[in-house]
Amino acid sequence: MISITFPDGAVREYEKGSSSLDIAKSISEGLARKVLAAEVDGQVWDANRPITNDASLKLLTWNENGGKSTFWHSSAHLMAEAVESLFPGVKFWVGPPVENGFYYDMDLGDRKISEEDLLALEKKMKELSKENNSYTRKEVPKAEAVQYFIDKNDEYKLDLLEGLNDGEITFYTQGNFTDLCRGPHIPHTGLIKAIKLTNIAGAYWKGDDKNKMLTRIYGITFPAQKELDEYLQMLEEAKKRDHRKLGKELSIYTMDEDVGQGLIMWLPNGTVIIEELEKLAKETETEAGYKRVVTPHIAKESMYLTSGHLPYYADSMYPPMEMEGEKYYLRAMNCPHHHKIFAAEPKSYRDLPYRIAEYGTVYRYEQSGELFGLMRVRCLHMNDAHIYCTKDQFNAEFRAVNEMYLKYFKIFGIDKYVMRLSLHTPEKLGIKYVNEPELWIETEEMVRNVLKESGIPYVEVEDEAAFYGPKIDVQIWSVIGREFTLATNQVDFSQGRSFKLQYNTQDNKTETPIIIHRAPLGTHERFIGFLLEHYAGKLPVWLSPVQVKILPISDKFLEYAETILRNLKKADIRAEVDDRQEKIGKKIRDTELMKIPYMLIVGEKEMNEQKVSVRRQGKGDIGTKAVAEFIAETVLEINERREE
RNA sequence: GCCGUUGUAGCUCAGUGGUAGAGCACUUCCUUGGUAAGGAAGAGGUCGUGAGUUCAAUUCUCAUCAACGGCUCCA
Repeated sequence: MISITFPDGAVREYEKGSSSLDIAKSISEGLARKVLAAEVDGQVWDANRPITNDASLKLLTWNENGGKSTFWHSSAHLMAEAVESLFPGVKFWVGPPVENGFYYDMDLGDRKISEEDLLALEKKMKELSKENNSYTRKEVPKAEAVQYFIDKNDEYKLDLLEGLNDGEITFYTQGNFTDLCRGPHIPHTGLIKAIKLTNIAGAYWKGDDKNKMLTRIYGITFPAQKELDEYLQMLEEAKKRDHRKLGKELSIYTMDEDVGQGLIMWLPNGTVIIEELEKLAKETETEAGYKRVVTPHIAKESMYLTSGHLPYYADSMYPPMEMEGEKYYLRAMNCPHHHKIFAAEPKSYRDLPYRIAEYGTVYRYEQSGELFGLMRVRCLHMNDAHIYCTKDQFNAEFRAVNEMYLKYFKIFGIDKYVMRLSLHTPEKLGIKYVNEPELWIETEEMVRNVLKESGIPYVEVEDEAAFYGPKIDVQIWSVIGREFTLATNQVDFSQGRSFKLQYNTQDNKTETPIIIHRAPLGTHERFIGFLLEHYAGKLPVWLSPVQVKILPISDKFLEYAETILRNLKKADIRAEVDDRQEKIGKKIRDTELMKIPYMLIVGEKEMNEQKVSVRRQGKGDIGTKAVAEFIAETVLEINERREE
C-alpha cells in the first residue's frame, strides 16, 4: 500500500501502482471523467501512470493550468496524427501548448497546406477523437529511439534526441501515432471534443532565421463545444477593441501607400489626443525639474560612431543620405543629440542632476513583416528625457522616475503590467553589450536595489539589456494578446564616456555623469494604440477629441444650441453642434457610436428654462442641468483628468 | 526579411472570361421630429499597380505594392 497526501492535507491509503485516475475514481466517477493529469510530488504526470511510492497528489482538471496545457499538448499530438494520416511522410519538429491552444511545427516537404486542408484535418481529428485512444507512455533506451527515427529518416527527432540522455527518453503513442515526447498527456483522445485549427504559419526551425522554415499549424481545443463557442465569441469581442479598427472608426489616424509603410498620419481627432498627452507630460516633467529642449531629426554619421549606436543598430536605421561628402542619418534615438546639449556648456556638480526632455521624433527601419497598426511603426514620437547625475544622486533619480511611471499608470487606470528588469549576458560582452563587466554588475545591482526599495513588482530577464546598460521595460498586452513594451527606463554608464561628458566635482576634479534614459509614456503611437484598446475607444473626457455634442431636437433650436456652443468653447471644452436635419434618435445613435462622452439635448423645454438635458455615452439620460452647472462640472472633470 | 492569406465605391462586403452590385456614409428634396437608424431621389469604382495569355481580363498566369495571420527582430 502507498499513502497519498491530498492538497487539503488529507492522507489516504491506496494499492501500490494505483494511477491518479484510479484514485479519482475512488472519490467520484464524475471527477474521474474530468481529470486530465495530476501533479505527483509537484511534477505533472499522466493521470494513468501508476504511482509506486508514497506521494502528494493534486488532480488537474481543465481549470488548473497544468490540466489545460496537458490537454492542449495532447491535442497537438492528435493533430499530428491527423496530419500524418492525410499527409504521409511528414516530419515533425515540436508541438507544445501555448497560451491559447497549441501548435505543431512540421516539414511537409514540397507539399503546401491550405485553409481547406485545415477543415479536412479538423474532421480527421474529430474522427480520431471518437476512437477514444489512450495515450500510452513507454520508456525507451536511447539506442532504440535513435534507430526508430533513423528508420523513419526523421532528422528532426534525431536532432532532439541528441540533447537527451539514456534513461530520460519516452515515447507516447495514441492510435497509429507515436512521438518522442516528455509528456505528460491526458488519459485518452475522447476528452478532446471541440476542435478548431486556427491558422497556418511559417516558423524557422529552432527559431533561427538562418534555418529552414517549417510549417506551423495553430489550433485550439476544448472539452466541450460550448467552451469553444465562447472562446470564438471572445475573439470577436477583442476584434472590436482592436486599435486599428477603432482608429479608423473614430478618425484617429491614417496611413497611405504613397507615404510609406509604418508611417502614421494623425488626423485632427488623433492630434487632439497627442496634444493632451504632451500637455500632461510637460506639466509632470516641469514639476519634476526637467527642462525642455528641441533637436533636429538627423545627424552625421560621426555622431552615431561616437555614441556607439552604428555598430549595433545600423540595420534598423534608414540608410544614410549623402550631402557634400558627408553621410547623414535619420535618427533612431534622441540620446546622442541630448548628450550634445549636455556637452554644449561646461557643467559643474551644481548643475546636476541635469534633466532634459523632448517629445523626440525618431525613425526606425523596422522589418516590413513586423509593422503592426500603431504598435509597431517606422516613425515614432517618444516621451523622451535624459537625466545626467552623479553616482550618489542615481538612487533618488531612478526612484523618482519610477514614481512618475506609477503616477501615470494611476491616471490611466493601468493595473495590468509587468516591470521587466533586463540584464546583460556575460558571454555577449563586446558583441551585444559594451565590454565593461564590473560596471554591468554594479549598475544592475543599483537598479535592482531601487526596485526592491520601492516595492515595485518586477521580473528579471537575461540578455535583454540595451548595449549601454541595464533597463526596466514595462510590458503590456494588446487585446489581440500581443506583448509590447509600453515604456522603458534605462541606465547608461557607457555613452557618457564615449561622448566625453564631464562635470566638475566639488574638489575640482572631472567626473563622467551616469545617464538615465526614460520614456514613461513610451511613444505617442504605441501609447495611443494602447489607450484605444484599454478604453475600448471610450476615452476619458479629458482625452476625447470631441468632448460634448449638442443635439437640437429640431433646427428651431439651432440658435440656442449655438449659444451653448459658444459658452462651452469659452470654457475650453471641445464641443460641436449636430445641425443635420435628422431626428433626435438618429443624432443620439451617431454620437453614441462616435463615443463622444457627453450629449446635450436641447429643445423647447430646455430653451425656455435655459437648461440642457445631459446624456452620458454608454449610460443614457442623466437628467437636466443649468448650462453653467454642466460647464463647471465638466471643466472639473477635465482638469482632474478623471477616468469617469 | 521569411512562410501563408487577402486586395471590388469613403466603410463593410456580394459578384462575373463579354468593361460591375448591396447596405451604411455622402449630396439634394420632403419631413421639424423628445433620448440608439423618418422618407424619396441622386452622385460615386479604368475591380491595388504593371506585364502576359486571350477576339475579349476585374475574373486566368507572373511580377510588384500594401494589408492581415505567424516566424525572426524590436535601441
